[in-house]
Amino acid sequence: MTDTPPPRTWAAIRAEVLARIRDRRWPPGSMIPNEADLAVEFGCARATVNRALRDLAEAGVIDRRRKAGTRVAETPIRRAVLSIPLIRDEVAALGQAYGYALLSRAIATPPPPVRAGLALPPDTPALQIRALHLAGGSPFALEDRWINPAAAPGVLEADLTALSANEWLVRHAPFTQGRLSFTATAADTATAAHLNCAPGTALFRLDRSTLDGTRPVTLAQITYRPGYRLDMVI
Amino acid sequence: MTDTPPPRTWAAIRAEVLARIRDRRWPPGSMIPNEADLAVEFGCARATVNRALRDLAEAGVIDRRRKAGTRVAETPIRRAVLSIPLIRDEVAALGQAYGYALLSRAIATPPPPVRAGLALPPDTPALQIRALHLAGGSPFALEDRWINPAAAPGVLEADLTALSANEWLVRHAPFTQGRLSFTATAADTATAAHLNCAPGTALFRLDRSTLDGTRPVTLAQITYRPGYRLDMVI
DNA sequence: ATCCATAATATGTCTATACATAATAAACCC
DNA sequence: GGGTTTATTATGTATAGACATATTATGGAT
Repeated sequence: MTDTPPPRTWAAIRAEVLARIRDRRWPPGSMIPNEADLAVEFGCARATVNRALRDLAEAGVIDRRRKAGTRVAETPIRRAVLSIPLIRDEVAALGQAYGYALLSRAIATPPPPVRAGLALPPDTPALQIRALHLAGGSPFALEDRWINPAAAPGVLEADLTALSANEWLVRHAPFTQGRLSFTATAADTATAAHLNCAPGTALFRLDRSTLDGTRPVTLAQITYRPGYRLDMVI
Repeated sequence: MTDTPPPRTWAAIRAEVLARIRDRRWPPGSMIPNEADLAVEFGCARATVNRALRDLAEAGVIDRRRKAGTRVAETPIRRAVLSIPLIRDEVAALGQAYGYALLSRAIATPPPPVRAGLALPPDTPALQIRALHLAGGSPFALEDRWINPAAAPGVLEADLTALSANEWLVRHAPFTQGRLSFTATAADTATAAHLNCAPGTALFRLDRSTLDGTRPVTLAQITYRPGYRLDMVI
C-alpha cells in the first residue's frame, strides 16, 4: 500500500480542502490558511490554490473576502443546481414517447397580472398559447403561456402546432435572465380535464418568466400531471 | 459618443461573447473561434479568454471539447441555482419571527421505505423527529425526519427542543451529498391540523436525503404551508 | 475619544510560457 | 478497403511574476 502522491492539481487540492472541512479539522466558521501558505504546503503555485478555493466558494462551501481571508461556511452546503431540460427531453429521459398538442392560440389582451409580468402598456395584445405535453400518449404537463410579440419577432408567424412554443422561443428568442417559481396548486376543472385527474388534485406547478435584458419575453405556467417529482442533486 | 474600450477583463470578454451569441452573430450550434484567435482579437492572454469561456460553459451557454473546439449550445438554457437556506433564515428573509416546536421524538423501527432510504438492516431502530416551524406565530412548515444514529454520533443525546434537527445536523454531522425531491401532495388530516388548513389542500413538499460518503445520514420530509413558493433565478 | 487618511494584507485578476490531455485527422500497413 | 498507429490541434491545467482591488488595521490630527 503506497502513499497517495501529494495533491498537485486544483481538483486534488479542492478534494483535500473539502476533506479537512468535512472531518472538522477546519470546522464551520473557522478561518483557513491563506492561499500563499496553502501553496507552500501543497507545493504548488498560488494560482492553483486559488482555482480550487474559488470553486469551493462558488459551491458555497467557503466564504472568501479580500483581506479578511477565507472561512468555512457555517452551513457547508448551500447550493443545488437544476439543469432545466425541455419537456421533450424530460419525457425522453423517462423512456416514454413524447407528444405535443396545441390546444389554443390567441392574440388577446392579457389579464392584469400577466400584463404586469410582461410589462406591457394597457390594452396591448399579446400571444396566448395553451398546449398539452404528452408522455406515452398520456397527459404529462399543461402549458399556459403568454408571449410578448415585441420581444420575440417572428412568433406571430411561427407554426406552433408541431413545435412547442418553448422550443420555438429557445431557438429564436434570446433571453438573458429568468425567474422560476414552484408551487403546489389544486387542479381546477379545466386543468383536471386536460390532465385526466379529479378536480382538486394537488398538482406541481412551475411558473417561469424570462427577460431579454429588462424586456420580458414570455410568462409560462406549466402544470404537471399528478405525482410529478422534481429531483435535484446537491 | 465614444467607442467602448476593447474588452480586457474576463468578465468583459464573457459579456462580449454572450452578446454575440444573443444577437445571433454566433447562432446556436455554430462554432466560435478558438481561444488563441480570440485572445489576439481582444488583445489579451489566452488564459483570460479561457476563464471567460469556461464560465460560459459552466453556465451551459456553450459546449467545449478538446480538439473539437467550442460551439454555441443548441438550447442555450442556463442552469438554475437554488440556494437552500435553513428554514430559520427563510422565515427571517420574509421579515417574520421564526419559531420552532418539537412535536415528537421517538426511537423506533422505521417503516420499510424509510428503512430502505437509510440503508438500515431490518429491525434497526432510528430516531424519528416531528417538528413544526413557525413564521410570525403561524405554521410555516411541518418536518418529519428520520435520522440514522450511527451516522450522526451524539444525536441521541442532543437537545432538539430548542434547536431544530436540521440545524443540529448541519453543525454536527458532516455530509457529502444529498438529493432533493419536490412534489405536490394533498394534506392528510394530521398535516392539515398542524398547518392549519383544510384536509386535501395542495401542499408543497420537499423530500431531502443526505449521505456521508455512501452512508445515509437523514431522510427529511418538509411540508410547507399552503401558498408556499420556491423561487429560483436562472 | 472620534474621525480621517494611510499602510498593510488577502484575494482577484492578468500575463507569458509550458506542458498535459482528449479527440480528430492523417498516414500507414496489411 | 479496413483497421491501427501517429501526428495534429484545441482545450485544460500549471507556473512565476506582477499589479489591482477591497477591506481591515493603524496612526495621526482634532
